[in-house]
Amino acid sequence: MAITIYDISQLAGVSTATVSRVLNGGENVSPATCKKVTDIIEKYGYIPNAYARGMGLHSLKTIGLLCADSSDLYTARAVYLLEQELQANGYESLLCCTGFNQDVRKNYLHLVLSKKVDSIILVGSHFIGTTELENEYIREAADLIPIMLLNASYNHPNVYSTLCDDYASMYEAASSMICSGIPDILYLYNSKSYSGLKKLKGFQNALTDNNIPDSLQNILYYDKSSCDIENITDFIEEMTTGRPRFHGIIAADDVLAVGGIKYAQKEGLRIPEDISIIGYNNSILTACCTPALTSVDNCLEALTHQLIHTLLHVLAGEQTPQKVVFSGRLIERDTTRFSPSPKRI
Amino acid sequence: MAITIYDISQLAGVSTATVSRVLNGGENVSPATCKKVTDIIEKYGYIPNAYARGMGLHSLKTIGLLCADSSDLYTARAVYLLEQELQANGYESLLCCTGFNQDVRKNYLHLVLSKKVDSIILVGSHFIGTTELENEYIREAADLIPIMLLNASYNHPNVYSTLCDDYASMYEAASSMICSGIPDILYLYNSKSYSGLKKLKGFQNALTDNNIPDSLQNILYYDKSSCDIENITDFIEEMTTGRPRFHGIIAADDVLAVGGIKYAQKEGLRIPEDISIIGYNNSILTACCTPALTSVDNCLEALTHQLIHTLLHVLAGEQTPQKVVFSGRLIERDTTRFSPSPKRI
DNA sequence: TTGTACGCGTTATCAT
DNA sequence: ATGATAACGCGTACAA
Repeated sequence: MAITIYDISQLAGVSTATVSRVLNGGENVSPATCKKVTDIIEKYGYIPNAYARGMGLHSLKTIGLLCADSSDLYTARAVYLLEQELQANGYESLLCCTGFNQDVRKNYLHLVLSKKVDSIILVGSHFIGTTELENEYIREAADLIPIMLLNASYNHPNVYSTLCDDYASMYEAASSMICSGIPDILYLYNSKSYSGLKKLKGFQNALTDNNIPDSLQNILYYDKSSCDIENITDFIEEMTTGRPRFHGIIAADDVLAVGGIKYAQKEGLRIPEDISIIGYNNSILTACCTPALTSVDNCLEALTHQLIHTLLHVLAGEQTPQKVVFSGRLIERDTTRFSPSPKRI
Repeated sequence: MAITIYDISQLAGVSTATVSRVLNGGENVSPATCKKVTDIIEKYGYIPNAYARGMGLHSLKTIGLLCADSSDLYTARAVYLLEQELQANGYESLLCCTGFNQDVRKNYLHLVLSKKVDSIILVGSHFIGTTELENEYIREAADLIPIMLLNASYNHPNVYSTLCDDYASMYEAASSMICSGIPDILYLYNSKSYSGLKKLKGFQNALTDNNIPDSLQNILYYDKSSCDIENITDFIEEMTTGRPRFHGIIAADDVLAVGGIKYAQKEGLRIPEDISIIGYNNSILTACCTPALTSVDNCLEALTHQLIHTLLHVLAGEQTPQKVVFSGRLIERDTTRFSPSPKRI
């Protein structure tokens, strides 16, 4: 059996209350008593039971971190940054990888709620569905504790959204490519989440606003989890053979874009002379591939920082905006050549 | 205030004991009562308090997951796989990213222990120091709960090690390169952890066993966190200019190896004709770079699976081996050309 | 400065 | 099948 505060109090010849005081900062305890108790605690390696502690208290200083797949490059970085920020502010993180099934999610949300977390951060926009019914579990959770959305948006009391304007970013990326004289662009995406659809819309609107004929629309949805780059390359090849050649690829994720690079190389196309490629997320992959990948930076660090900032305010009962939107920006590398002289169509 | 089991019992007109029974499987409760209680629970969205629950119980079904940096490609994957395996077995994960400071670690270990986790998994070999004093905190923790080591080894009661034989893997990788006719190899590493030193030793022994003269020894320690590939490239360039040319690079991590690829390309060297390159971890990066990177697969999936398997046995009080060692293997891709006809030196 | 006693929400043991 | 009640370990009024 583990050692308890009662054992310590006995050994030190004081009451449990005194031990408790020592444990919580040692206010109103004589230095002598404090030292005596501290020594005993040290000697017996006593560790207070956080659960008993949490019973009476209102906060356990723990935040639930829910994501679909923490091994995804973008998510992994987000989780890391969030955990670090939380840690720096005295909070612990309860990580749950829910996968993409909505029912599984609901269960996990309950599990996390039962642990009396102070808040839950949902990483990624997969968590928001398109119907009100799908989002019921979020509304329910929000009745109990603040729900923080990273890169998603949902309008409801006690739900706070921090996101990057993926629509605008993608619109800008596509416009840049079009303006550089490339109207025939292949768009690759693998997620129909809130953010995934925003990006798609941004791409499509850039085409229409630049008067690109529908016949040049070339949009490919890659259904599988985007881990295996060879599969992506094969997929592009399979879906585009026999169809008109395109001179640009824009992908909703860097991994897909790298698949595009590999495809181009397989086809013997020069990058960026014969084909331009843009990725999304500005991940480490952009520096790994050759040529280095132009990509949209969605300022993850700023997002996570702001999210925790908001969260701390909310937990402190202070007034905070419900929705904070950042702007992404295109980081030009070697798979495109837009600047310094963007050519008109 | 959150709704409690007491509120439910009042509303249902039964005792808390009955509600508790319904909550825990509904054994020895009449169907009618069971339904009545269940309905009330549903209606009011009651969620049991895991902390109060944990007070009486011995297990909270939570495992502490400690790593240095969960955004590291290898670690992220390990964390994901572990979390999934745990989840599948009814356990939750408490994630802590401790960084590399030993003191910070000690604190976090305490924090996690106070949450009454059933076990702690230490991801990566950074957690094991070279002196007995450094490892004291691990021995102390092991007195309370089983400590699981992923890719590290430490001989102590209640500490279980699951690892890949990095020494042998690296020895094999280096030998392959030497046997293919490349004796002048640059070795890149960025971690002096248990596993990091094993790899280094494997490399060095491969050299001596193959009678490579000391003058060809070329070992570079990259001190920074290996995130930025350009920095790595610059570092290699800086450290090797003016020194004799080498025809092979072996890196202790894929990221470093990609830095090597970029370096070679910058120098105008053909891969693998002019220079061969081998990475380590067989991560997604191997497929992103051009040419695709030959890398050592340290069978992370098998490791995590085995670790959880062992853990479940330990928690069930069954007999289990204290140390399980897997073998890695070299996955040949396009940055080397060893097979089918390995040339002799 | 220190100690006593109660409450936190749940489970388990005993009755009934 | 169900209810009453004692733990579980800690924080904290309140008292001394």
